[in-house]
Amino acid sequence: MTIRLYNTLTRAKDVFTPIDPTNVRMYVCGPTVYDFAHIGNARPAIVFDVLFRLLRYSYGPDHVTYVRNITDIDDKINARAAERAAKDGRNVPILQVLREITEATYGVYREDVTALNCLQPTYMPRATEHVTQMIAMTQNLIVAGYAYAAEGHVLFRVKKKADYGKLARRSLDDMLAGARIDVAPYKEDPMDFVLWKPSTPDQPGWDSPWGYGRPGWHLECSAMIEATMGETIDIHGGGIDLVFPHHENEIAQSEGAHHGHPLANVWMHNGFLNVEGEKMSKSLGNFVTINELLKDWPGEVLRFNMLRTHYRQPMDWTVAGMSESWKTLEKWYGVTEPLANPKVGAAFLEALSDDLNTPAAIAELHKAGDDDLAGGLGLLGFSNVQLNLAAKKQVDEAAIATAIEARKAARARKDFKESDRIRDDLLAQGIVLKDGPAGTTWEIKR
RNA sequence: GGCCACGUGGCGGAGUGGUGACGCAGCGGACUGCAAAUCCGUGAACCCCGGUUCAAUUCCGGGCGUGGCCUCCA
Repeated sequence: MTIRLYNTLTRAKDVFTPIDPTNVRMYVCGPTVYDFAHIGNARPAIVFDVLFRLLRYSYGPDHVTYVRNITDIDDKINARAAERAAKDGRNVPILQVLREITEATYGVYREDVTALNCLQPTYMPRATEHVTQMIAMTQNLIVAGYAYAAEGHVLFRVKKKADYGKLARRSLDDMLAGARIDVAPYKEDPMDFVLWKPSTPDQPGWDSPWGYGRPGWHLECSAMIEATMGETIDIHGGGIDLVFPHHENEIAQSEGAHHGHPLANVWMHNGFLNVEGEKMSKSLGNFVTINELLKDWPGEVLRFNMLRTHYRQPMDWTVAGMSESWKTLEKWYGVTEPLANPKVGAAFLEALSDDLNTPAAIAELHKAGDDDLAGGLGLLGFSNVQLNLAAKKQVDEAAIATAIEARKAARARKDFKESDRIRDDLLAQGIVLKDGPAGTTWEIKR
């Protein structure tokens, strides 16, 4: 099956041809671990997990390397670390405080994505563990003339990179025209960006040839890709907001350090997500964390809801949509359980291979027979586990079974008043009865 | 201000130069003691104005609207 992927670099859907089919390499920008992940963060996690699964299906599970990094060097994290250090009054190194914070936040993130049925990436490198590589790359860039040191900073010399702006399709002139930034005096050019910057003694930092400091944000991805997968990889993914400057700068750094060899052949970007028609923001009070959501909704419902919209399309997250998703999954799980002879249907696979067209793939599942349905759900990362299994554990199953038996007896003697009373009684407890040809089953009311 | 997306039936959401996906809701029917669940059937759309074309929702231009980036951001 030919896989076609939309490439931000070419602005076209291109046929995907891996550099090495026995080792397909993909990197996705992961979370900055300063706070709980929100619903928007779930989108790339889920979308690229589906791509990971498709690639594993196509090239073999052992022939795909998926790297999703952990950004644990960041000014917001630094601020929290400083806050906590001051509050605790403990005399511990600031890097240790930072690690405690990011470890806790990342732990929650891992639980979140596991609940969303995302496979674990092959590697999950942390920025703090690759500072040596970042320093080495910076030195290479200086030697090659792509970077210069000034006042404790190291800056990337944007003018030296003739094709700078090729991903975002912007010229330096365009960017300068719209620039609203204060230009630091030590910059040769206003668009030059930071590779290394100084830290004060109380801030997280590392010793370097340019003094005690820390790397700029973009550098970590370049260094960690090099460390885990080499100079050129097949696919680099992330949110569309990362196109500029983050990914543009990654390209500049990596190509500068690697004699112009491309960083990634295909650049993929997922669209943004709104909540109930509004931009998600803390001030609007509609900031939804994954963790919070998982208290009310099974992770698979969240996952399915996300895949009902094509990944490049802007999407609106709504409670109504979640309910619809739950309903569909419940129906499907009813027919695919037990999962008998799953197989992946041709039409389904074709839709999925067409730039991850999950809405079209899901439409095929609506038309498919049970085996194709089960196989398609499996490939999309649905486990065919009863959705309200967890909820069921919290109710008295024996009592419900007894009530169902009593109702059955009442119905047998045509005492419908009594049988309806039992049904209403259970409903009041949140239990919905379903009479089928094979008898009565029940589920938790939504 | 510069760059870039998007605008499809009541709702969600694919796609296509001509035969109008798919799901939810609605409506009709089957099933049921009655419901629910399930099954069968069914109506309904392509932001506005021009242009190209035998033919445009689909291509081109303009407008309006929404959103993103240009500064931390999935």
